[in-house]
Amino acid sequence: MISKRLSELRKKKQWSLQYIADQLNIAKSTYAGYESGYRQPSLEAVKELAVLFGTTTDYLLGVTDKEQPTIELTHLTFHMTIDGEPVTEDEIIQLIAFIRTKRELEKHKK
Amino acid sequence: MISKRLSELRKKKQWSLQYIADQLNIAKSTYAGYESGYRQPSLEAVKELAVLFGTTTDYLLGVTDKEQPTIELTHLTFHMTIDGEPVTEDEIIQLIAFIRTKRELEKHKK
DNA sequence: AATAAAGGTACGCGAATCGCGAACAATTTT
DNA sequence: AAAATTGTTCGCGATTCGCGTACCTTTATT
Repeated sequence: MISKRLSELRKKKQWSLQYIADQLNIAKSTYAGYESGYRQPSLEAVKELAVLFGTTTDYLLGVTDKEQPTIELTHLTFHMTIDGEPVTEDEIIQLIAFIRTKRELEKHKK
Repeated sequence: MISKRLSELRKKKQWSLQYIADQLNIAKSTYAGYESGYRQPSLEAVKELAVLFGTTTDYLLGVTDKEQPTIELTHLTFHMTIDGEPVTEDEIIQLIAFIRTKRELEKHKK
């Protein structure tokens, strides 16, 4: 599973084996082994690959099929930052109102 | 890192080593090795452990340190919805501007 | 077109580490 | 206090890791 995911992601980004190997400081053949299924990456490598590809280890490992987590803002079940500064709950409520209003206006425009 | 997480989660749930070993069909000593750091679980085992504990592999592996993930909005590395409707990239840019402006105003109030 | 450079694939080798069983200590249950 | 359960550690054989190397294919340069 992880080999398939790695292969797909790398091709989508149009990265070479060598580039990824350099990023993780491993041999090209080592990374190639991950994609071919000939080898399994270490847990540390899995972590680094998830960060490099901008995805989650859950996706790489096949726990989930979603490359990027989808978050429903109104559920408030996570922490968020902008410019490194935590977004307060009040601010999130304002954000939601902002978007709702904007959408409402868009609707009437048509 | 994973050893710490496994140990914490198991104790919180008050499960025995044997119980988890049985669930994953591995030897007690094998799982014990995961917690002590003497061994590293296979990728498959990590997946199963995440499901068993009702958490994510990202949490087990320490990609995310908080139970609730923190997301930096300006990185645009995830999908977001409000009222089930996808928030577009443009909207996110507007949200960021909105909060930045609001913060700027707050600053001058003092 | 010929050559060089870069990208991709396959495999042998030594080293690292896996999973298991066993032995034993610590704790809980009866 | 004896028995049962739980937790810890370690040696062993087997697996598999990561690297280097060799080789083929594709792309870039002249």
